[in-house]
Amino acid sequence: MSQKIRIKDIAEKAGVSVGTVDRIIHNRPNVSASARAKVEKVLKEINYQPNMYASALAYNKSYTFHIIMPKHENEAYWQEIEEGARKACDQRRDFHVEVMFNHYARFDENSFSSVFSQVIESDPSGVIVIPSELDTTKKYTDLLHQRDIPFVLLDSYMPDLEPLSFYGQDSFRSGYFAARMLMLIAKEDKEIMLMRLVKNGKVASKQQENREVGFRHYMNEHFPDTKIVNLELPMDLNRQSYDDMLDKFFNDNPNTRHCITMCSKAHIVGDYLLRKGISNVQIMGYDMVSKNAHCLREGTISFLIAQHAYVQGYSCIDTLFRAIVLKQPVEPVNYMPIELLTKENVDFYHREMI
Amino acid sequence: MSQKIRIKDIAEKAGVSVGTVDRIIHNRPNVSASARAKVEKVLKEINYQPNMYASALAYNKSYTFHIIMPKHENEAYWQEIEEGARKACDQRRDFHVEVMFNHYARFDENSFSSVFSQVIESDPSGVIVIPSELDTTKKYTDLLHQRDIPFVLLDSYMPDLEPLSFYGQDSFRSGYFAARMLMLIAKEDKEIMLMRLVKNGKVASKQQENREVGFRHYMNEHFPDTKIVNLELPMDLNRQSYDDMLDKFFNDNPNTRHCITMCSKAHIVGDYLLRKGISNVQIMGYDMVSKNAHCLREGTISFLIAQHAYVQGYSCIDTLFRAIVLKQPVEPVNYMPIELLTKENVDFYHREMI
DNA sequence: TTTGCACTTGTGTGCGCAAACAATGTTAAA
DNA sequence: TTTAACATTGTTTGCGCACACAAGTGCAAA
Repeated sequence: MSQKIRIKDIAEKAGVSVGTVDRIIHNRPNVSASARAKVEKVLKEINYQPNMYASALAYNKSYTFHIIMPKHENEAYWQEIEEGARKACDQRRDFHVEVMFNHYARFDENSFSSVFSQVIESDPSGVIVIPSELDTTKKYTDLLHQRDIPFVLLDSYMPDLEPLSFYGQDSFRSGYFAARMLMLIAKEDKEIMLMRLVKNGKVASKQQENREVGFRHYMNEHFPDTKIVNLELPMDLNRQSYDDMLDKFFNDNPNTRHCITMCSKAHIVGDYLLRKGISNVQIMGYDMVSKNAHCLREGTISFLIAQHAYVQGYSCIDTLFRAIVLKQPVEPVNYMPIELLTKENVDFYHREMI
Repeated sequence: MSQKIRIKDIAEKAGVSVGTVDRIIHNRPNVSASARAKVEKVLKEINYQPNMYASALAYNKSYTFHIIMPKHENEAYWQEIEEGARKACDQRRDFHVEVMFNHYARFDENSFSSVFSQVIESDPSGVIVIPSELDTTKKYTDLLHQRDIPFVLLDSYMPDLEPLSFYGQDSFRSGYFAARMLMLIAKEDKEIMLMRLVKNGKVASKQQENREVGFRHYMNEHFPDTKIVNLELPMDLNRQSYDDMLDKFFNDNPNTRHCITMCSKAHIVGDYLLRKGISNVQIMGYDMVSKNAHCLREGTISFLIAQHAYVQGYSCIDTLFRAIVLKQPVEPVNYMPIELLTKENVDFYHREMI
């Protein structure tokens, strides 16, 4: 392969000093045309790949990446994103990269704005944004463009913002796929229960809304006669309240055999079914969190779709790193795999992948 | 976090020179008890993490990893393993690691032995082995143990060899999972066709045999009355011969609606079905190769199970690297995810993962 | 007391690179 | 012709580490 070629080797081949080679490689001024020609000839012949570790050592620069994301407590999805990001930073420790987390209140544009302003104020090397509303977000990402600060979008894709890169799942397609899988086991059913976890009557994220659109799209295409019965559960109730609401639902809808939810809380229903010993009803949901895995193994959750939140967090940092520190080109759009988990394969799911 | 602490900092804190600190960190001799105590006290207080890039630079050592694997031509599985391994090496280029591929003839113990001997002869830094028969393989891995050369097992797990690490899919469970998924769409069927690709009457790999065991296990458990009809196709025939054999099969078994194969050549059947315009028969198989993906999208392949060969090749090298170069502890057993691909989610499958 | 030896400790060099610095040569103004 | 200003080039330093080497210490034998 390409044996370790050093700047010194290039300098010797071209008959100039290492300083001149360095100037040309880094597009620095004060190089004569003749010297440039000699060096560029050599560079064309050989495939020079700088030793990035020596380079990082000599640069002796620090990089700070900021993540702007919603406030959360104990929500696996956001936690995993943070863990993945932290892990990526840790692996690049010797390049002096660090990550700072900045949390805004969901559905609060003011909070989003003030957090984003502060981040820009601190002059970050790069930013990762879980966007709020398009307009508000664009106001600040435009500022980032002005200051030549690269940013990566996470979770929701908004091409108008022209991010360096995007990571997330295609929610529509993921909902569509969920419907396909659910109907493999529910094709005889006349009705499906769709469980929504709501706060002030609203579903918690755009992602979940889009999954539902994909889900309904598949259902209209392939099972137009299957009735979709909604069950809305308010967030953060205690178990007894959920039990009462579920008792009422299954009392009112005794023919329901299959349920689905676009959120990560399928285990609310799964756990209810387990405790009540109801074995002819199952629910399908999202996210490989331990409570869901338990119900999956016990049989009250039929399928889960994994989101790979950890990998998303990791990849966002890694992308900023490759683009900013290593100055490598990066992939602009990255949809995560849509992965089906069942009792039979869940033991082999790794959140880290590599 | 842990700010960049250097050996120099430790030396100052302990009131000794960097040489002494270096000796203690690397367990070198000639250190007085008093000096050791002073330095170890400081080391206990702070969390020293050496800069591995500076370290690699100073070591200025080279590492050669060898992969011992079966000869192959155009077989996606093996090619992807090689590509993954090459990629991992490429990413570690500046640590001076390189990988060499060594191919033996399948089912030829002599070939395996001579290739393995040559590899040991060359005094490698680490070895990756796709094993042959247990006894033959053990003879050589024991030699590796004797010489303190770490090795990683790939593809088949043989705990007796006591490898540094193992990567591969749990074939039994993967066949079991395949059966579960297949029977979601074939539960009404009275018979399932099982296609085997054979050479001299034998299936090409242990992996495929084990998948079949898992498959049959599930079938016995859940669908004992479903008949499994074998179809054996010899390897490397031309399309016309396959067509003739398939014509005959479907003529003799007109009720076959679903097929499965444990090999990566489901597309032989899928392509046949496409060309003949047979739309009420589908096959399930292994490996996301382009021909399979085509049939999956066109509808003659119902499901595929991905093997992540690329990731396996990548991970093996990465494990050797982390263990040997970075001297980090590594995970001893690594089963790959068992991932289901359908028309609806195949677009989001990435062979690289990260 | 001196010499030799083993043990212990400190200093210097190089890994490949970036960037400051010093030393040229080149041109134009005085 | 001299000088200053500038453009171009080469040399040196330091990043953090591993390791070769030099220097120092103590101790026992001569």
